[in-house]
Amino acid sequence: MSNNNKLPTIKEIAKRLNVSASTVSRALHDHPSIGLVTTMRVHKVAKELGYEANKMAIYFKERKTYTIGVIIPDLSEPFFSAALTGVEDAAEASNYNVIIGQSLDNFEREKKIVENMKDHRVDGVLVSLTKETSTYEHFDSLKKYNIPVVFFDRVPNRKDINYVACNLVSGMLQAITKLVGIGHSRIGLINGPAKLAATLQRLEIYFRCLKENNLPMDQDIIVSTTLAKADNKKAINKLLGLEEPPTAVIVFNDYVLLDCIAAVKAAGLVVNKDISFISFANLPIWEYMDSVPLGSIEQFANKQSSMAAEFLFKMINNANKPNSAELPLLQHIIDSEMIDYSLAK
Amino acid sequence: MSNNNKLPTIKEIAKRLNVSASTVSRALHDHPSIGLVTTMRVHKVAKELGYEANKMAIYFKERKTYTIGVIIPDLSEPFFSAALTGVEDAAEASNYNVIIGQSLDNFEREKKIVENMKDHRVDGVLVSLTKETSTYEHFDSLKKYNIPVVFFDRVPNRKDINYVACNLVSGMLQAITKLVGIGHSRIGLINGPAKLAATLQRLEIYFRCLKENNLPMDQDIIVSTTLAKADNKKAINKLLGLEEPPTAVIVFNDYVLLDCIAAVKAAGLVVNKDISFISFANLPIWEYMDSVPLGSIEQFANKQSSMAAEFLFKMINNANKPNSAELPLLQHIIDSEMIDYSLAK
DNA sequence: TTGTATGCGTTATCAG
DNA sequence: CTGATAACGCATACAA
Repeated sequence: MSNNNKLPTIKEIAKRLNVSASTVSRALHDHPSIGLVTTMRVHKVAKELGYEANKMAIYFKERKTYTIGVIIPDLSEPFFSAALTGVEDAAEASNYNVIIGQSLDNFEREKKIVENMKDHRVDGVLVSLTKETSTYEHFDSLKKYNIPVVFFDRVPNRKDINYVACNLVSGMLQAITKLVGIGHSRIGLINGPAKLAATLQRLEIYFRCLKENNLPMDQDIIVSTTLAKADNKKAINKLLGLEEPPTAVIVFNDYVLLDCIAAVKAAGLVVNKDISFISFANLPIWEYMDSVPLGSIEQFANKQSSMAAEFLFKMINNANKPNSAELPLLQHIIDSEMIDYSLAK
Repeated sequence: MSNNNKLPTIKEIAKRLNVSASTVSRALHDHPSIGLVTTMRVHKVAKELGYEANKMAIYFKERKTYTIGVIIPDLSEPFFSAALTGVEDAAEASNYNVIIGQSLDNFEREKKIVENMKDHRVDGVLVSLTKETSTYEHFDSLKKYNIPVVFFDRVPNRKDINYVACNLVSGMLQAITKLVGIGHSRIGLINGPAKLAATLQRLEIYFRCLKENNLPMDQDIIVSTTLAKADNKKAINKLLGLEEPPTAVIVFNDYVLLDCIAAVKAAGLVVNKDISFISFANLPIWEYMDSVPLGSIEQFANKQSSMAAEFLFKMINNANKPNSAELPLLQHIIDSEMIDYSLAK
């Protein structure tokens, strides 16, 4: 006698009252066409039986799941857990559920997750891409199932997509201008792996901001890392080992920077005295650290993801309308700012 | 012409081949009763049409969703994001999906999330409780829907539940013994809010370990905090302000400890010289910090949650068997260990 | 070897 | 006002 007591259904109620299932259904929805007495009797029995509509049946009929999927590289990165929270909030407001998939920066996993979400017929998908992702057929294939996709933060390098991303130009410009203002003229760059779209972006902005500040460009002080710990250290040490090292460095992101700081200390140097850093992301732990970067350029995890979620719901709702015109592409770029930690300390 | 092209169904295939839907269904499953030719023709057409079974229909029929829900307080805590990852891994292995709900340590939210997960007919629920949760009717109610529940880490103070938790005794004993070994005899405690089950647990273990090490107990060096930042500082400052402050302190968790360290520095004191700390959880950022605790007692987020997930799947599978005997309660307590950071530096 | 009928729980359409 | 029927997509017991 463990689990055989099935949940009450409309049919149950109908049987008890000797009315038809459709009557019960309508009564439960207080449909005006049903007589007051009948309606009340139905409600009464429903309550007695503890009846609750089986949403799965309704969803099945509606061909909807009221569930969206979120695909992100790695939840252990605060950026993405914040992003997920943003999505969850937006979803909750729209009465949607969120199913989650971590790609772990692995392209094959990403594909598998997409496949799985398609199987579960999610009503839409939010994605922040893998480092490895450079083809997008697996997302394109979702169109066949009328599953809309919105990308955020790590977005494909294509024009025909819906996305929300961050424009890091203003922040970077602000940062470099600040560095120049306090006397720096030799500003290096530790960039990411070439695969990542952000890497190219960083490089372009870097060049642009140097130019706007009339600084010379020197290939020697531009290095890159695969983002692996050892490689991060190698990158910073390469800069430190130069005949004329940079006095400030723009770093690909906060995680790389953590390793840089450790390497600087290991070399017997002092952060913000011998060398200063500005990076991207704004890790929540800086406030507890001794050697904080001079600044960090916000990527607004939460803002990006919740806006992406709103886009997605807009698309989902549009698709549900009977004579829906094709929605124009939803694209937004959030302006970033530099956060000045040096002032905070 | 946006979305009206419906997906191919079994009926479609049947129509094209002038056979019945059931034949198609069986052929697609390579049922032996279907003739080879028919089977092949079905497969061929299925491929042409790009047919894929609508899993939602199957799930509906099976009265299953192949989805489990995870309710955790806050994803921004590395502990819980690690826990979620553990669940996701376990779920993936069993071909399940994970829908997620953050209670934000708010009891009402927790109730709402449970309600929502029930509506979505998840096959099971994993929970780490809110700080505020002291009644469990909302979970008990899931029994009615045959939705099994397994708790982890923050578990109800009840015997009739399925859970996985951490036994912090051995770690704490190890920690205090170590402190005693390096000369500490006045070991304080910064405990959490009385609401949390863990608070009482910590206190008990603390007493027990002091006793085992023949240390006196002094109420003056036992303080507590609501876990709010300001309160954390107040707690440590109270200890520091004592006539005879403790030389070592066991702290409720790593987050509290971060604030303690900041306060110690602010007071012009030096961690591990003037005062030493041991706490609970093992935050991944310690390796980048200058003032690391002497040790931390592992709570094994990943291990707890993935084991809890396995329990859950066991229950789910058991419920699916036709003549399933009631499963005994699944309970496990993981032995914790002290992680020695001082050696790592 | 294949087809028919039925059911999962609900709602919409059409009749009465 | 209410009921019968069909449909969502699939699987299976039962017939043939």
